[in-house]
Amino acid sequence: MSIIRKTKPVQLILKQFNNKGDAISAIELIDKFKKNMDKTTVYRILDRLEDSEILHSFIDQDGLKRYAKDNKKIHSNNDLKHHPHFLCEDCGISSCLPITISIPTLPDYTIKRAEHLLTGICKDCV
Amino acid sequence: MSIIRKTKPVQLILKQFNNKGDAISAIELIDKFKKNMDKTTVYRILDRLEDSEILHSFIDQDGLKRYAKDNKKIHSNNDLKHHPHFLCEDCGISSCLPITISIPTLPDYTIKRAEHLLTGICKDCV
DNA sequence: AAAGTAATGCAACCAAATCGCAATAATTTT
DNA sequence: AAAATTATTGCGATTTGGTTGCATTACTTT
Repeated sequence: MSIIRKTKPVQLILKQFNNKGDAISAIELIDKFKKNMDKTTVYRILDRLEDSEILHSFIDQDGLKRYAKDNKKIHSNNDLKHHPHFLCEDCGISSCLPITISIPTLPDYTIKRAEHLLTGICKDCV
Repeated sequence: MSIIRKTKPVQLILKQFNNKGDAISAIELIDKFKKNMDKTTVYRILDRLEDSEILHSFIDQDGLKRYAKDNKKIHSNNDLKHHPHFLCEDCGISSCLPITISIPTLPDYTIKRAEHLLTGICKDCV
């Protein structure tokens, strides 16, 4: 993996993920930084941050890739990353849930990765 | 909901889902039936079949919507559809898993829907 | 068989994402 | 601290998955 240079665009994007623990999509960042950088740059920075394991990603219900800060506390066990995400139907906010989901063992399948996407209503929208 | 007419395109697509229990994406069907029907038709038939609850869908790791036959045995409990899907990294096949995944209750969130996507290696690719 | 209506094909369109490449800005070397 | 090196950016063009409007076609119903 290559070194990530601390350019202005990179710092701007990183700051977004430092503020809250929300999962943000590329288009949201493209829109937010339309005056600061090109959309290609946004996509490439997100790619690099994911490669370097600073961010991780998941696909939401709309098929959009969402990125969030890779909070190590969530990945408790080494064998399987049981990593649940939540998406609010109302306000659209999405976040990582600090819980663990257990999957029964399956004889015919070797599970390497699990992605759990929960949709519903968050505390602020009830 | 409207009635679904048994046109040739509809029958062709339905046959695909009768053969195996695999989850198929629109592009796969568009490619397979490029001589038989227009891509718009494929998208619209899939939409209708989902509306009529003959098929159900989920978003895979590539952000592609995949459709599978709506096997009622899988939806055991009424309250939450804990519906796990499996996607093989090797052969790309994807299928519905007949297991139930339990989610801990969360005070701050009302979960209405849960989508579980497991990726790994299937029995045929080990 | 005629009327009514759902479904299809086609062309145009749209949004998300990617690619090639020259220009630019961080690093590293001297 | 300037030069050399190499990562990164911006821009335009392109690709891909998916949608829309509308005239035509083909199921159903009577």
